[in-house]
Amino acid sequence: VPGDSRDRMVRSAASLMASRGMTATSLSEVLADSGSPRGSIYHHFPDGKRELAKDAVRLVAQHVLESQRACAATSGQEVLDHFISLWRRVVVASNGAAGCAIAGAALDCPPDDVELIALVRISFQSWIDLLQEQLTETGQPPERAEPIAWVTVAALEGALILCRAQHGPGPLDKVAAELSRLLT
Amino acid sequence: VPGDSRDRMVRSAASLMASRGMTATSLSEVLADSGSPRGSIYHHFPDGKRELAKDAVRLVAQHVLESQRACAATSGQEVLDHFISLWRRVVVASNGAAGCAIAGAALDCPPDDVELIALVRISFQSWIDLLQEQLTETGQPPERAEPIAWVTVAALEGALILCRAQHGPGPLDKVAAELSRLLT
Amino acid sequence: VPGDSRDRMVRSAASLMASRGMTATSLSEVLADSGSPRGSIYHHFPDGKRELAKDAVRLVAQHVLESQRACAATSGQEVLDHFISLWRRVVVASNGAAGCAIAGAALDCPPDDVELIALVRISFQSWIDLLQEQLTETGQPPERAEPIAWVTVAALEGALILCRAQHGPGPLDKVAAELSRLLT
Amino acid sequence: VPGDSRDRMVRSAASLMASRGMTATSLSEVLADSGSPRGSIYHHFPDGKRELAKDAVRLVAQHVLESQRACAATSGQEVLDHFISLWRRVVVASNGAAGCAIAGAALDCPPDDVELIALVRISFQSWIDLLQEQLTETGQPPERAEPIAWVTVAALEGALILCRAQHGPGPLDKVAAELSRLLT
DNA sequence: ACCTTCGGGACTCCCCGTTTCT
DNA sequence: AGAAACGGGGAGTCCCGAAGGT
Repeated sequence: VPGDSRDRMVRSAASLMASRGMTATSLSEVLADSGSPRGSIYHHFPDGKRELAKDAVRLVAQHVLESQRACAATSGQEVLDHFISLWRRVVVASNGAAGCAIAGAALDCPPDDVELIALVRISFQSWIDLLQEQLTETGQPPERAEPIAWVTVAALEGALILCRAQHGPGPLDKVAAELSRLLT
Repeated sequence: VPGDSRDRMVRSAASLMASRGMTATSLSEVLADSGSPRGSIYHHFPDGKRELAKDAVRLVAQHVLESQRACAATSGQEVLDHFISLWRRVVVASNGAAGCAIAGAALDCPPDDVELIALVRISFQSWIDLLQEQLTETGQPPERAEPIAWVTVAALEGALILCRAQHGPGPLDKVAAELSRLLT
Repeated sequence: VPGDSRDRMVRSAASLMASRGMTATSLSEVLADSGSPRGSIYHHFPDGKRELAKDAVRLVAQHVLESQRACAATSGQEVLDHFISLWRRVVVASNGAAGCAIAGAALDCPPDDVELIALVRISFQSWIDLLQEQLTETGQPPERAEPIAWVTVAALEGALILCRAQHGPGPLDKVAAELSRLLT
Repeated sequence: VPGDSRDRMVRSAASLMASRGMTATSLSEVLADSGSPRGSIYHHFPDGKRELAKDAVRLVAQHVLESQRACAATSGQEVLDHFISLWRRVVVASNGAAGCAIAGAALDCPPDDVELIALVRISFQSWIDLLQEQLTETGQPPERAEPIAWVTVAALEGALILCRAQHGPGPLDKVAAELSRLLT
């Protein structure tokens, strides 16, 4: 299938970046993991690792957005539950090792790579916007929906880091329980 | 002063790790930043980069702990405020570029480095324990203090990541406001 | 026009080889300079870069040969003048940057590429033969024509190198003046 | 012996550049030829290949200069003979394969590397200056010494190229014979 | 005995010349 | 004819032992 090889590389990159961060993810690992030949990277990603990383960020952002958008929640609680459980599965499946590739990109992106950091920003923002919208639609007061969405994303990302240290989803569950208290 | 050069290296490492993550922080940068000669690293840190990174984590953990311990808060609000403002200064001073070196270590620490990840765990735990204690002392119900402490640390770490993307302390402020609502 | 694209590639290759040598001239540059699509290389030059380089050498050798043959010189002086001025134009137009593509091929041709080095040899030889012939026809003693032809080509090629370093045609002019003294 | 390894690398680089040109000389070859480990290059030549190439040029320039300076010539003929025979040995020993490393550098030095091209210029100039001086001292008219020196260096460099194509010193000998005719 | 220059490989990313299949 | 894919090196540099200088 044409174009499949490129997708496999992006998926591998996203997966590895979620576990090791961006810098620690070498192209060799991506190549090995995706079973791609060495020269393909320059072919598919003329700008090299940067381009691959950006595509990985885009992939994750899009994936989460679609997953969350597909949830037919009828209450604020369900909105948050769906968002958290999406990540919980990742954490459980990897014993906490896997986190968020976007955080990985944000953390060790060189300060001068403005494009990447901008992409990280709009990715997070897109999640926040969606959560805010869904919270409003399910009955949260409009002025409450936005801050709740922000703290949800923040607490989630932080919890993923704590889960790495704990080798398990404990912190995520604790956070989820508290977030619920913010709902009206 | 003997030992001074070693300290400078640890401080440089902590600072750089907060901005770039652990893997992206090369020993050369640490050396350049701290003005140390190349060979000194093996002398002061026989175990190499690993040992340096661990010491940097310890330094940050200790520094935050002491700062927070020094706060004579009389309410849960003040406890949280003190903790957040401690980080807010870092964010503001660096336009969001600097975050938490421990998160940097957690994010791209190799999965097999159990010592480092353990150190990260107990560092976070020490903060949580202190916050829980301070929250209890300032009037929070005992069963509420622990989850609030957890979500505080999680939301803080997540907010630091969002602040990197936003080049400013906005996310941290939004998070702080919401955390207050969890207090009784 | 069929064959036009192929010619453009050979011309680009010759031009680039004159400025950078053979190894430093990448196919990508040739492609970019000639505006050819990437895949065309192997269609037009089944043997790849080697074949392209050889054609570039042939092109230059032929071009010089024809130019020099077209000169209706009536004295040895005019023969040499015509030959030198042919190169002088190239040097002046490029501020010394452009030299001789054949020298570029000779210099960094791999020792095992016997075909290329043979081509270089017969190319130089063809110039020497022509000069010798023209010198004889314009009155030089037969036994003098051959060595003068040799030293003329040698001094020219050397002067082109010196011109690169000087960013101008100065060395070429100095050499031209001395060569005249060899004539009877 | 300290510093010996660095010298060996420069010597290897000079030798390889004389045979293949600069671009075609890979650091790996230099490393293999000199028996040095890969990491040494960064240690001895912080600026990488450029610095190594420049040192190689300097080495050759210096070596020729000293050799020529050591000749106690009593006639212009002897001056030229000494200079030519210096190169003739190199050509014969390598069957024409080895030429002049400085020409190799000049030929495929990137147009933007001003330092290297400047070094090439002053290297050639230093030879020319010395030849001019020796020619004057051995009785050539002062106004003749300079142009003869120029054409000598040019013809030598060109002859080295022709020798590569001929796999032998023939062209060099032809050139040497003609150069003698320029002497008074 | 401190420490620091030097030497040693193992990667990193990049990009090149090539081939294959459409 | 041309787009996609393929490996192999290219330079760079990173982190680390070991032998020398003070």
